[in-house]
Amino acid sequence: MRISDLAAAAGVPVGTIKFYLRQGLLPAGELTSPTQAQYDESHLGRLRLVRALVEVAGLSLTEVLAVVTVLDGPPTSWHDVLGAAHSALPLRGNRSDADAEPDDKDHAARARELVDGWGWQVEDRAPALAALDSALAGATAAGLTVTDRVLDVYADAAHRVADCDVAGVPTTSPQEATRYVVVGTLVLEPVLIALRRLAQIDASARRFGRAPGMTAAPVQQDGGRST
Amino acid sequence: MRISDLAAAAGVPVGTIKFYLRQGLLPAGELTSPTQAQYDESHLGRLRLVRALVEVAGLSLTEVLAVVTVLDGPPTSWHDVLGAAHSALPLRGNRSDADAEPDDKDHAARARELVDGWGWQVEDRAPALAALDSALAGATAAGLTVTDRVLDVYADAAHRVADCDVAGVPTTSPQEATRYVVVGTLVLEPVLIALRRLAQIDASARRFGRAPGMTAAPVQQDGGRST
DNA sequence: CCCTATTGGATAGTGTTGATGTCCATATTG
DNA sequence: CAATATGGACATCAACACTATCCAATAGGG
Repeated sequence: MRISDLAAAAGVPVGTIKFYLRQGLLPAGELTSPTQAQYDESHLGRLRLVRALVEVAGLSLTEVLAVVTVLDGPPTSWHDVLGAAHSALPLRGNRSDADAEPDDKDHAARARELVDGWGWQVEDRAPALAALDSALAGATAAGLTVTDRVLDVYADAAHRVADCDVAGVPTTSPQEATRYVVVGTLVLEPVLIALRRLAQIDASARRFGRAPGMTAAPVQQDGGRST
Repeated sequence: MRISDLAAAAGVPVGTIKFYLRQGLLPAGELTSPTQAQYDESHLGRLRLVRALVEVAGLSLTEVLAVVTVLDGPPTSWHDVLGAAHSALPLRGNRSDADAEPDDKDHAARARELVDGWGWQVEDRAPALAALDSALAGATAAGLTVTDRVLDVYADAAHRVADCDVAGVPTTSPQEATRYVVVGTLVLEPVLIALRRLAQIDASARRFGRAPGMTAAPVQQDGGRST
């Protein structure tokens, strides 16, 4: 399989593949001559994975690189498949500096308290804890009041999903398990988000007696600039 | 309140505020003289909302503009608050052209079938339906098999969340309801995602007997380029 | 009342990201 | 043997989200 075949099979321009090779997102093909390389199914799979992470999960190429680095990395022991997997997972809205404002105090502990309240076993260093904190802080800043009751519902739903996720982890090898967790966690996020929106429509229809019509014309999204 | 006060209050540079004003993300202040304008709490709230949508929900400024345009738009009638709200909501991984490959056939109908299978009342034109389709297609492309049983679990969880969302919609006015739905839908997405990750850690700990250690060093995310 | 700092407004420039375009010598292949 | 494709290097591009600079006018403290 030459580069053009690979490009055709994945529906990606050749130039983009060259670019990915340069960035280390795609392993080099096997050189059969100074100007000829062979690619196989593994390259195609990797390419499709990269595209899915970018297009579906919305990762930046830097984040994709981190993900594939872990997937290609040394075999992980069984006991920290999830730790290794989660170390590769980027999280949206995760400000490392977090503004450092003094009134962050009451938020800083909220995630920890909530998680403890649900009896979840989570380490302090888990990046998702910080992400939850900043997401809650952001929600408050946006003018939304998020009650503990609402969060209880969200947590319950999240745990049902997570149980399902964990139950589906393959037991064949740690590498395969890591790959499953990484890919499954990332690409099923948009699925969950889309389902929530659809369920909102249904819930609204049930509550207000009809499906909402898209009466309003979709908003123009042209950026509003003159250039 | 002058522009510098607004900037200080929101923790945003003055230049950025001027930029947002130009982009129409922030309404102009009341001019008290050719070179003086007054801003009030509503401007501060709007500014915080814009920042939260960008930083927490990860929207582009174009998407934020669409959102605030709907929020500022003409009052919506009660019966399609959700339609109006959802028309403003961007959705990740929503390719409008969708590659148009011939083997999309089996995916094209999957979302519809699933939703019908759950008995949800959802219009064909709902953007989230297309988003679900492309998310599922992307998951398949990434090499993940998503069974209907898994989706049933996700759908159940999503519906619990959505019921909670819809139950919390304020009944004071359609505008307020729209704002609640838009903001709540967007800024609680990262919360739900973070909770899923935390719940995965807990579920994994319960299944494998311990919390996963972050034994592996965090992956370098430097882009891997020379320059 | 005067002088400096700030303001609104306009325009131009910057850094990052994610590709594309072009060029070249070599290699394959019909 | 000649048209085409390839790998590799380098330059260029477009979108995005700011950031900087400039300006005349004005606010407002001494």
